[in-house]
Amino acid sequence: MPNLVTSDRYQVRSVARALEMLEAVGESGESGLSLTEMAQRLDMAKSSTMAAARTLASFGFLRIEAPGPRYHLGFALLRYGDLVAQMTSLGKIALPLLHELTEETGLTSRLAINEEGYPVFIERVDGRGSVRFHTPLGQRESPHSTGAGKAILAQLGEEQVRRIVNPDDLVAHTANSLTTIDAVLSDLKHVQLVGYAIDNEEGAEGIICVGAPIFSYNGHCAGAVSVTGLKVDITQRVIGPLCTTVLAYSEKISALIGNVRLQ
Amino acid sequence: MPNLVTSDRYQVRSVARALEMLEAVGESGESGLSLTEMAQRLDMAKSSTMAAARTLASFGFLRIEAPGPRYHLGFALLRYGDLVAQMTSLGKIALPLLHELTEETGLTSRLAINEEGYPVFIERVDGRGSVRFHTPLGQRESPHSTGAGKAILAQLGEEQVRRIVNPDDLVAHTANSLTTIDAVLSDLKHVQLVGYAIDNEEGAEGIICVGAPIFSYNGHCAGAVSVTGLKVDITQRVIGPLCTTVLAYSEKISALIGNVRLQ
DNA sequence: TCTCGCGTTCGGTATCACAGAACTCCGTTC
DNA sequence: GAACGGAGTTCTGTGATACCGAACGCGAGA
Repeated sequence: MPNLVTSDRYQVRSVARALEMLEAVGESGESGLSLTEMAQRLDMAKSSTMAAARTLASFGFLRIEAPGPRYHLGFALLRYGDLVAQMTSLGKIALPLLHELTEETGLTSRLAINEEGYPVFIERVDGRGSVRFHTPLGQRESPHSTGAGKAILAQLGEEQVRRIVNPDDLVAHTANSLTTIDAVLSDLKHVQLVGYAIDNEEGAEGIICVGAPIFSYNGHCAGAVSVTGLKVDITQRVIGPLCTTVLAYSEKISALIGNVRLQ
Repeated sequence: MPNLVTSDRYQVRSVARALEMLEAVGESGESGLSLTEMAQRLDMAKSSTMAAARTLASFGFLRIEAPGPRYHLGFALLRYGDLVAQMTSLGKIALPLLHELTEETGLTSRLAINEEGYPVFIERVDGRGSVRFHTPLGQRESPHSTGAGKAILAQLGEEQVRRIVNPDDLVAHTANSLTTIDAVLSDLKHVQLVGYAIDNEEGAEGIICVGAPIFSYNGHCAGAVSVTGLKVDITQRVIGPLCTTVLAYSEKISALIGNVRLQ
């Protein structure tokens, strides 16, 4: 677990264990976990595990499903997730435009915020295609192999990019993956020139993604909007207009959140 | 905080405090809370508060926003909420139909699951109207003053209804509110007859809601679907067809999740 | 019927969560 | 510019308590 801001010292052990428990249950997926399974994964005594689980359950963070009780993620998480989405004003403002963008392109569109240079997707509108992209919300995604990530990175200086892009992550997922920091930097130069970023099967085979940055009232890059689709659907003939469309929407969203630099 | 399933004994105090902290931060809304504000609300020492907050933050459940650090709900909650939504197969299956329903009616449509007789909304598609209904997801709503709640209640026996509907909650929010258990029961009889439930300004002035139950493969009531709109938009002329539409969609969803009782 | 594995309860103990005091670092005021 | 107040942070002692292990009850298979 990466510590985003804070140090390890002066933390509450039992709280951390409870949160690890949520992680474990989340990873278990649909099937959920039994008490003993949880205790084994967390390397705790069953009795301690139950105390923590009951606490989480009484707040709705876990849901206990009889019989032979199995633990699932609780609906309180749904409520809090909804709260976060509502509170993030960028998401609130941009969502109608995401729907429009998907309507217009037929592709899955997503909105990412800029969290210290990393893209964190906070809204998603699924496209018409039968393929559903597994794109979890709320977690940091790869900065250099997603359209949104590259759109955000392109707004930063070279030394910041070097700090954010972890050399260990520059591995070849596909034939097109960027595997050196120099390749990333030169790609970002291109993004700066045209205003949008293309992930041409760099993150996953057969998947293309176009992203463009969103600027807030103070000129800072607040995030990015992107569309994702299959290579077979996004032919060379449509990629040009698609980029123009995404860029237009990113500018619309920027304008909505008060950016006046445009025009 | 109601204890859903578990008893108070054998819980972990520090975990409960941490979760209360999340509640407090959630209630604080956009502005977030400072460390001292949290400490005051939770009646804890600042140092203890900070330890808990740091633990939550290191797992992404809180987000620390400099300067003069203010604490907000973290994006991990978004991720978990998304996970819950994905895992709840009813929501996954019904969402496209909710979109259709909103498309067809122009109203906000919602999907509730049946949690021990209470409606818990897990999906929402906002209508075209300029009014946005504040309808949080993931928490138990009133069973007797919402369309979805009444649709679910109507599938239960009288003694179960008496157990679920708290007499203390039978207060008059509006002139149309049902204020006695007998009024509720007789209303439910009507719901059983026609198959759908109407909340005619019972929960809030000027707001009408039509709900219909969803049945799973085993014939149990899995939840309900409902549409919500302003009284001025839902005239007497359209309410009839609207009810038919909602009922039709509830049957479609029932069919999709494997209910074979229909036709 | 016996047994195994599960969830649950309970009591003792070492841990660690907590409070409080001390400290630093602002911004404000006199 | 010094003094002040209020903020966040660090540190330490200690008593509450989170944890473990053992025992219990129960249902499902064998």
